[in-house]
Amino acid sequence: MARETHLPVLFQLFRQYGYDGVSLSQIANKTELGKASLYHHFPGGKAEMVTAALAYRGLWVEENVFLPLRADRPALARFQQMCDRLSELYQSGQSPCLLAALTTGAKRDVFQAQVKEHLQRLTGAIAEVLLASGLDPQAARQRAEEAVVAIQGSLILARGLDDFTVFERAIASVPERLCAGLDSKP
Amino acid sequence: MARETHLPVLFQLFRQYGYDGVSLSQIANKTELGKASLYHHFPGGKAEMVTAALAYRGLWVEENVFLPLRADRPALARFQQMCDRLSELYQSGQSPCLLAALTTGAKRDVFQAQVKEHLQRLTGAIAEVLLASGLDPQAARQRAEEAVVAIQGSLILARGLDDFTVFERAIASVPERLCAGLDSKP
DNA sequence: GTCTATATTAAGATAGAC
DNA sequence: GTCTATCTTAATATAGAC
Repeated sequence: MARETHLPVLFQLFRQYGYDGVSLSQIANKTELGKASLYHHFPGGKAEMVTAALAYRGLWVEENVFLPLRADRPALARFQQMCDRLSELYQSGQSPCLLAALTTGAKRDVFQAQVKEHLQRLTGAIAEVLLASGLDPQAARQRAEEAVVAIQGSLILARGLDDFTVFERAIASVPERLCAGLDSKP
Repeated sequence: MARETHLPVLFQLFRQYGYDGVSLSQIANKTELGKASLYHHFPGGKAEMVTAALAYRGLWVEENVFLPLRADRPALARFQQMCDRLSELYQSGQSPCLLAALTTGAKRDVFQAQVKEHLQRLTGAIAEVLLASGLDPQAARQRAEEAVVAIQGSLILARGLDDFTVFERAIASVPERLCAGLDSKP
């Protein structure tokens, strides 16, 4: 099996349990590979598997979130699509964010830079739409930040309360909050 | 040394690294105790240490957050005090939330109920103030939820972006958001 | 590309002396 | 209440055959 076949498995495992919460035996089970085979595909061990999972996520987000965000449509519609895709990514709040999972744990520093870049790309992509819609740079950045805060926070709370409607409510309010007071046709 | 002496250490360790990210050797180092001594104080091992850390946090929040929240003052002032204390708890965004840290990891299920209760107490305490200020139960609950979402989300984002001003901005906006459109003297 | 077998280290946990 | 010493298991990782 090719290396890419196993990326979804790695992604799911690490987002759910974090770096320290996943063992190689667990990965071997889920991928149906021996440990040695895992090291063939990922010579750098667990750390390289996480990096691969991050890259896999990055690609998915690029295609499914950033691309629609640059489409030639009203800002509100673009944000609605973004939220649809993010709901898919997070499975309506039932699956945690890999980025958030990697902000904790013993090896946090190893992934800090990668996590930061992913988060910056998301806030940046949102802010760009707002900028093109006439918002000044600071307000655009601030609003984008608030949207990401709402998404991340609702994921945490949904999980902690074991009530996924928290995420659904939060994500549903994001598009209109982002567009509040905007000229409707950018 | 008495058991309580070491609770702050446990609290700090687990909030920062999560359950799986902390080893007994690490705890032994930070507490300056041998492993065997740790088991004297916490016969249930690491899981019991986490429960003790949760209880320690619960007591702190009860005294420093919930008590002021029930004071005989305007709602806005009470929320401002709440946010001051939460800023203290999270060290202006530099220290993660123990509850959030425990929503991930291999042993998540073990602490699920405790985390849920802590989160419910917080949203409940906030909602009660809003209720007494004339908001209907559903709106009160919804606003309280949004406040906790903002706090948790900004903690994640601050850590991921390595920019603690994200938390400071978010927490600063919480009191007024909670009180928006309220009769000012409840 | 995958396997069995194994090396090595560290983990969580306990026994029993002081 | 704390220690040293030790047990047991599981972790990451590698060697080398197929």
